[in-house]
Amino acid sequence: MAANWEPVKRTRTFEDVLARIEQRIAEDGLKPGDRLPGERQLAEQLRVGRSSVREALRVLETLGVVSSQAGRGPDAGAVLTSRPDSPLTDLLRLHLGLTGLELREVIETRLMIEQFAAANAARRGDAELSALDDAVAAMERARTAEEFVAGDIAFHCAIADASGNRLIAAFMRSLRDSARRYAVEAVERLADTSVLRADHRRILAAIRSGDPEEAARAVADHLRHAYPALFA
Amino acid sequence: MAANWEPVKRTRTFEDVLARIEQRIAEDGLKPGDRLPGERQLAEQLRVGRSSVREALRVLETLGVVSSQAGRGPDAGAVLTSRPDSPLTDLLRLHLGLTGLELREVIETRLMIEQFAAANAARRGDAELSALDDAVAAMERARTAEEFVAGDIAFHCAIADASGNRLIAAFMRSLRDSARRYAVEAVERLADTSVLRADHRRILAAIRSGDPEEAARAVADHLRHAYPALFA
DNA sequence: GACCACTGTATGGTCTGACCATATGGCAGC
DNA sequence: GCTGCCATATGGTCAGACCATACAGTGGTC
Repeated sequence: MAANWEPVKRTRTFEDVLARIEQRIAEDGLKPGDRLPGERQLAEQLRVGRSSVREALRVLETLGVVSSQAGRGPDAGAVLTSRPDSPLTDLLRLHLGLTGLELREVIETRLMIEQFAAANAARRGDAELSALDDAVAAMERARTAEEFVAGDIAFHCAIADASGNRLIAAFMRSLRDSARRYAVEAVERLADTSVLRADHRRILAAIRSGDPEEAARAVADHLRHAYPALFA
Repeated sequence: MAANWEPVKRTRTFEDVLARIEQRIAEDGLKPGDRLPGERQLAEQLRVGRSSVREALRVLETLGVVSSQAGRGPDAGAVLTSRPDSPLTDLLRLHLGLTGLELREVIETRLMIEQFAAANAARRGDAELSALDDAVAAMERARTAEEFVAGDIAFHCAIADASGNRLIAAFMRSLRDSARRYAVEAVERLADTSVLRADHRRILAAIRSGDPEEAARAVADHLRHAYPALFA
């Protein structure tokens, strides 16, 4: 009876194209900014229709690998993207919007990541901290909750960068970007932001003095101050 | 001169289609398993070409929102997907493959997540731990590195589930799935896996007895044993 | 020689219509 | 009632056409 013969590999051609393009990127060692061949040329080389190429490129664009631009010249065509973390942001936004994630889960995640990042930044010592100073200054200048949150995100992302772990930094950036709205609401709920600003200075001081435990504690207190309702 | 007339909203029609479909999903309260109209019907309703609809669906598929199936009957067409975390896996795989992420960064991230998850699982107490027992049993039965890693992933993902944070659990699952290859290599490098198995029992015991600190320590030791080269 | 306007062209974006592959639903024949 | 075939709906693919855009080259003007 030949019980389970074979899953009968149902592979759509645009998936093949996708694989070939990925392979080509890897083999040729293409870097961000480099261009892929045009859609028509790719279609001809791979012996497929242009629509299949386009669908593959659309997937790569969704994944943040390439970015398409019409017209002529060096910036036209499918160009390798430098920042592959905006798709992560889209994905998290979808998670937040469609799967009924609770605020508690998001903040818990932030707490986890930021404690790790701050502690590691403090431990490394050799990190570049000028971005942190800039962000603190931006928050001092902020006149709206939006502006304050923008500075806040820059501050915490700079810490993540300083942690020396790019994966965690990427996740951090995407998480903050996709949950920006909640942060703005939280800031608007607070009477004033002086506590938060003091927290930032404390975190920065702990990182500067190379004290991981104090940095982690300061981050935890900071989130407690920003979301008091969650820590009843 | 009409200085800055208008940014001339450069919006590609498939992006409009995308927005309309998302809107429709939200408005109609469509749930996983529900079907979208067919491509031709959507194209007619939105007054666009079928290719634009297809590109929008491709994006939604990449984002894990829908899944397309040919043929006739209730399962055909674009069906809302239930588990939107395989795209996260794709994304992380790309990050791992294309951005030159170091193993150190991946393992550091695992350490961060798993310590958090294990500690929280221990703290909650009310968690469902039978999945952990199953995974431990599967690892005892494992005869190849592949099988062992499969059980290992199940074990650690079950801990993440038991932590009560779905965002962290989703991230954990995607991270492990996308980095499965590295785990298999690591297990193959080890002479035997008895140390790892003992670690698992220790972690499980710590969670059962509700000891967060011990659980976190056990996880840290476990990763040290699995990747000794990274903790020189 | 320097500058500027026009035009040619390469490129992505879209539409149309056709055809293929597949899986279901239903009908005809047994 | 069962079996087997066929109509049909659906996604998958292709080819060709046309549009919008933006650069590159050309030639004219000063």
